[in-house]
Amino acid sequence: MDQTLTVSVQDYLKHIYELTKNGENASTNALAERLAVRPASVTVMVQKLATSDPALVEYQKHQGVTLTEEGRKAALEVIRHHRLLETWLVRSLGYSWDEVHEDAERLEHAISEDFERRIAADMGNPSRDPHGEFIPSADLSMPLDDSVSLSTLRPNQTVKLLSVRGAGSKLLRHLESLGLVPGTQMEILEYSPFDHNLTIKAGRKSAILGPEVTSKIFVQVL
Amino acid sequence: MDQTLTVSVQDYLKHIYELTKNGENASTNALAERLAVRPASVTVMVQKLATSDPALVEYQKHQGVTLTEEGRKAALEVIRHHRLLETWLVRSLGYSWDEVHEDAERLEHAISEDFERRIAADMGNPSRDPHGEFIPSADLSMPLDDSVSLSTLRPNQTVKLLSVRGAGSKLLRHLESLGLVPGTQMEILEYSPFDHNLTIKAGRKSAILGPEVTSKIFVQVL
DNA sequence: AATCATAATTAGATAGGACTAAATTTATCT
DNA sequence: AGATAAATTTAGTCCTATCTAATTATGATT
Repeated sequence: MDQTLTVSVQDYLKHIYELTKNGENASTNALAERLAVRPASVTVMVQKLATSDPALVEYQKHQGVTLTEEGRKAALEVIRHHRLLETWLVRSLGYSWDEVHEDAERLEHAISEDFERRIAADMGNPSRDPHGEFIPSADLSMPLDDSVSLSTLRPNQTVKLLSVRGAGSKLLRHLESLGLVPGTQMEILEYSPFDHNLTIKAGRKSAILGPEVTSKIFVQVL
Repeated sequence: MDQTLTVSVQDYLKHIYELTKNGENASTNALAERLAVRPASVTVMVQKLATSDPALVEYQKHQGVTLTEEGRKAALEVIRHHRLLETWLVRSLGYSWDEVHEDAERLEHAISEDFERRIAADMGNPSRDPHGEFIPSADLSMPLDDSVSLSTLRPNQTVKLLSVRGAGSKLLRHLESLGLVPGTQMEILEYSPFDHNLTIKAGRKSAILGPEVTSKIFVQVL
């Protein structure tokens, strides 16, 4: 709740949140890569976050970090800002889903709680962002996510695309051109065990997607 | 044009611009006060700005600073951001003119050129912000300002309010309650040479305004 | 258990931007 | 002109967040 968190700290917390969603600890190296920073810098920062008052992370040497409750709240606040902003850039300023990330990345640290409330209210408190990810609610609770990665599924299933996670602009544009956006229903037609390609059909378009792609698409099995 | 200018540098340039509009040099103390920073810090920063490549200010010890052409461009870019944001917070998010300053102050450093273009286009490239100040154009030219301070005028003149400059939230709300917003026409009825109060009438409301107030109101004589 | 690669940590340096305290200029006033 | 006040600058310190280089753990392998 401390609005005195620096931009760097906010970024660390956000990425620790993402890396620990699955229940694992966030490793120094993984964090360093996401933050585009050297591992040594991560170690130092993480030590600070662990010994600050209140502590924002729990840290055991060589064991990586997890968020404390305080840290989790702060992380969700940043993520809420980010996803509300992405949604709002698309809805109000005509950005496409592949254009929003960088701008949201900088704005998330600059908006006030008032601004947050206003855009959220203006959009009717949306629950998902343009990529289909859940937006933490105003009280910082996060719905549980029961989507599964398309890469884990096999033929003869009908699924609904819920979200696309970790895709760059180019891939996002490509997916959009195939009609693969959140909400789209699709069928899995074929699976190739050699290269893990999946053939899918959405509407009248079909496509063969490699594991680099299917691992980033999250769906609900119908 | 260097998008590598830090937030601090952008703030320095913005305030130097404001302080040197009239042709004078910006003094160390005046800058320190505006930036809420100690004079010693200003001296050091100003030395850096003067010796950077390209130089952003011209600086002579004990003589204050002025902007170089590079510095002026950078300052106008920041001011354009600020004023576009204020305008857009009012028009699109329902802020009132007394609520926009702080949010715009932080956002001005966080928006992309793309974002700038989009909100500007969305609003039809406005030329004035909610306080009536000119918004520098996309090519960073600034219209010349021929408004005069209300405090310099005397009775029996009809004027149009163009802008309110340097007023805090409380004063802005007060002025709005008197109908004294940009565009309003008013008559000067009386002048008190002792306390420099002016009695003015706008529509059916009239008010007696002290020099603290009239000095912040800029008008065009009709 | 000894070895080796990988991951992580420590130590020390750097850069930006602020501060305080002390020294110096400039301006002002008899 | 001399004295003092005000403004400015210098010198040195601190804090945040990064880096490189060197060191130490951990874990996998033989």
